[in-house]
Formats: sequence, C-alpha cells, structure tokens
Amino acid sequence: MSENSQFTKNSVEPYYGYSIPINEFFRCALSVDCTIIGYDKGDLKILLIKRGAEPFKGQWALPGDLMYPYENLDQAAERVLSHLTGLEDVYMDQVKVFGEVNRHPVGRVITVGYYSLVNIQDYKPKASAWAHQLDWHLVDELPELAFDHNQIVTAALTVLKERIWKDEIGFELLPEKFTLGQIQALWETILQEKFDKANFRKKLLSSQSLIPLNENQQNVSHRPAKLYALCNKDK
Amino acid sequence: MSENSQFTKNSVEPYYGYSIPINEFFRCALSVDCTIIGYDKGDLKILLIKRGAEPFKGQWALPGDLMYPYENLDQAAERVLSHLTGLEDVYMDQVKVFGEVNRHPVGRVITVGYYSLVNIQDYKPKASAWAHQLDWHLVDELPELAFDHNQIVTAALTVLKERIWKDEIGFELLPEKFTLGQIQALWETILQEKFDKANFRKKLLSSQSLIPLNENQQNVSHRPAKLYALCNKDK
DNA sequence: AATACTTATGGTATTATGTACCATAATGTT
DNA sequence: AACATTATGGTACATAATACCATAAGTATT
Repeated sequence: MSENSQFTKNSVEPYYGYSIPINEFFRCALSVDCTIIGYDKGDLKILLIKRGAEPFKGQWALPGDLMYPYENLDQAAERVLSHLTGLEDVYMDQVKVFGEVNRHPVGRVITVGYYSLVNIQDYKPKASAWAHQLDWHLVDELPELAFDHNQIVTAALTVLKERIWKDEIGFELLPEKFTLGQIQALWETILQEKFDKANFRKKLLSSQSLIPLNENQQNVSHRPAKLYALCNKDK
Repeated sequence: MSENSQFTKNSVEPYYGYSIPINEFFRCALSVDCTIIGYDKGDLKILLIKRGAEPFKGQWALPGDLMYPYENLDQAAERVLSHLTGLEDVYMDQVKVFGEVNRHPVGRVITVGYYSLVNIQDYKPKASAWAHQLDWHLVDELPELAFDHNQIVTAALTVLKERIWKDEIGFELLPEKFTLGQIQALWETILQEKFDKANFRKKLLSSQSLIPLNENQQNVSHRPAKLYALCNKDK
C-alpha cells in the first residue's frame, strides 16, 4: 500500500480545497488497545502490561499495538490477544475509537478500543521476556493507566454491561461446563446487582440458550448443581 | 504534530521487534463518513453526495472527509455535517470503525462511521458548487454507494434502532412541537413495526420526557392533537 | 343542521412478565 | 442422625405489555 502513496489532491475528493498538502493527512498511525477481561474466584480482572519504554515507561497500560499496513483492524486486535495470551477464537468486539489530537505524545495515533472475554483458566502466559511485565488486575483496583487507557476500560465495561442480557455473553469467562449458580455470580459481579436465585434460573433457562448436561457438580459440600453448556449461538 | 515525527523504535513500545521501519506505521489517514438521517412526510431519508472525482467518480456516497492533523475525530464529523447542511449542535454519535486494508483504493484510509439525526425542514443546502451534487435518498431505495458506504449505512440504522427506546431519540427528526401521532409514525418507520396507538401514548408519556403544551394541531380535517415538546435531556 | 368520517384520547380487561418468597431435595459435615 | 448449605420446583403477588372499546373533537358531505 505504501508504494502507491502518491496522492493527488483530486484523488480523494474533498468538498473544498484542502489548506494543507494532501500528504499531511497520511501521517496517522492506528493502534488497538484491548481490555482483556477474565474472571477468577468471583472477581473480574483485567490483563495489564507494564510499559518498558517511554512514554509512560514503568506505568501499567492496556495491551495494544500499532496496526501493520497489511493488517485489518480486527486482525491487529486478535494478534495482540493471541500473542499475549496464546488464545485464539476468543469473544472480541470493538468498543469505541479514541481520536483526541494529543492522546499520544509521540504522534497522531488513533486507537480503537476492543474488549474480549477469556477464560482465565485457559490462559497460559507466554514464556517470554514480557511475561514478568504482565499481570491480572482487579477491575475495582486498577492503577492509573498510561494514555487514555482508563477511559477505554470504562467504555469497555459499559459496553459489556449493555450487551450482557441482550446477547447473553459472559459464558466465555467460565469453564465449558458450568452451573447456573456460577453464571449468576458472574453476572452479579459484572452488573453489580443481586438477583433472586430461583427467578434468575427461570429467566435464563427460558431463553433456550443452555444445554442441560447429564452431569453434576463434584466435591461440593452441599447438594451438587446440574452442569450446563452453552448452546451454539445460532441467532 | 508532523514536526516531531521522528519516531524511534523504542518510542512506541512494541511487544517485540517490528519487522518494518516504524515510519511505515504512520502512513494512514483517518476519515469520517456521516449517515445523515432526515424524515420527510413519513419517509426516512439519507443525505448523499455524488462524487466528482476518482475513485468512484459519479457514484453516490456518504458525505465524509479526511480528518485534519489538528482535528479531533468528532470535530471532523461536525465539520462535515455543518458544511453540508449548515446545521450545528445536531445529534451525532459514533457508529463503528471500518478498517479493512483495501477499503480505499488510493491508500490506507480508516474511516469512522457517524450518524446524525436532523430536521429536514431546518436543512438549507449550502449554496455552493456542491449543492447540485447533494440529495436526499429514501432509505429503502439507496443506490449502490462508493467504498463500503452501504455497510456504514446499515450499521448506522442498526445502532439507531437499538438506541431508540433506550435513549428516546428520534425527536431530532421532527419539528420542535409535535404530536404523539407524529412520533409514533416516525418510530414505526424507523423500527419497521406497528404499535397500538393508545398503548404507545401511555408508554411514552409515562417516561416523563415530553412536555405537554397548551397548543393544538392546526388545519387538520379531524380532531386536532395536542402538541408536545421534548424535555431537556437531564438523565 | 344533521350526518358521516377521521383521528385523538381516556379507560378497562386480559395476558405476559417480573418479583418475593416458601418448600423440598440432595449432598457433605459434625 | 441431625445439621448446614446450596439446588430446584413451585406459588402468590405486583407490575408491565397488549388488545380492545368508548367517547371527544374536529372537518367534510349531504
């Protein structure tokens, strides 16, 4: 793409004459920043990296990277995620674009916020020089992050809350087989709201998106719950 | 910003060594494309321009423009809108980013889709060389648009539908004083769904977001309806 | 002037959905 | 065996959604 970057003014069809040379428009970089959400023993956590270089050296930040010229945006986000967590085919979606002029100190970098839901058990940190700079942080106790990353996290969590009932997401954070109690605890954590247990069951089961398995919970000191699996998302 | 574009590899903190020079990342342009929605005699319409230059010369397209180096994304979108319609302070929001590698034939242009709701009566096309290339098109009869603009329109309409009940938007498409019948007809057009008149009234009035005025419809050949105005959005 | 026609508006009955709460079941622990 | 704990099924009640009817208030027609 960079080979044919010989733009002429007319080739991009402005409404009126541009006041600066057309090449000046082609000086932006795109980045993706991923809010990677996990769930561990009742707590929501987010995967952060510690920056090893300026700007914001030593500060915690969302994992992210510049988009390569040959990459689609979604591919860049998947690359960041799989490189950091070793996970593929993970639930992932756009949150919002952050395009403030001065959001990045070294140049015009526009970032696209993504969020993804991962099962923290499946996650195996890549054995690399970066591993020691990676850590899960409690959502409620996030440090001050580099750039506008706190804003991105907030936006991601808002989107998650909005979508949870409508799209019935969140199961990605749980093991493949789970109990109704586990989903309820998870949704209560995400939405910061308590539900009546019996009613929650009814509502969720009536949606037909869960498959009851012929298996029960093991090694619990009370009546074991039936295990369920998620239906293939068809709608 | 373009003055200090002397990036070193470390200044952007990659997870691992980049396989291309850092400057290659800073060759993108950002654009905004606006789905400007209006409502005219029961029909939803979208403002399109006819492209006067390659690529896609002669084809209809969403109004949009490149983002200037000194502009925030939202500012660019507002600029496009006000330049084309003369309107300011209009309802406007991000829809989605479109970042496919080859979406723009002349270079790497990532576009941010916006949508806005305007009162088509207030709209006065700017008297300019561009005026004759501007036109409102019925949503149901859109031509094939340049680039991926049909996708953007579809995404914008989807977002509008999702938000209409939750955020009670759409009034922006109507005159300042309107009847309940008018809102209902509008929402029915947008959502492609019929509602019971009496129930729709109750539901909408119970939300407390409308102010009943001491005025009635004029010059209608039936019982005139009471006029309402929109409450200051406080929540 | 009376009648027909059209849309607005208020109301009620019915149905569906959401909520509170209780009873019993099934397991491990003491 | 009694108890603690969570699961699960069920019922009673409250609230919201829906269907539908009756009347009101205008214009147009006869």
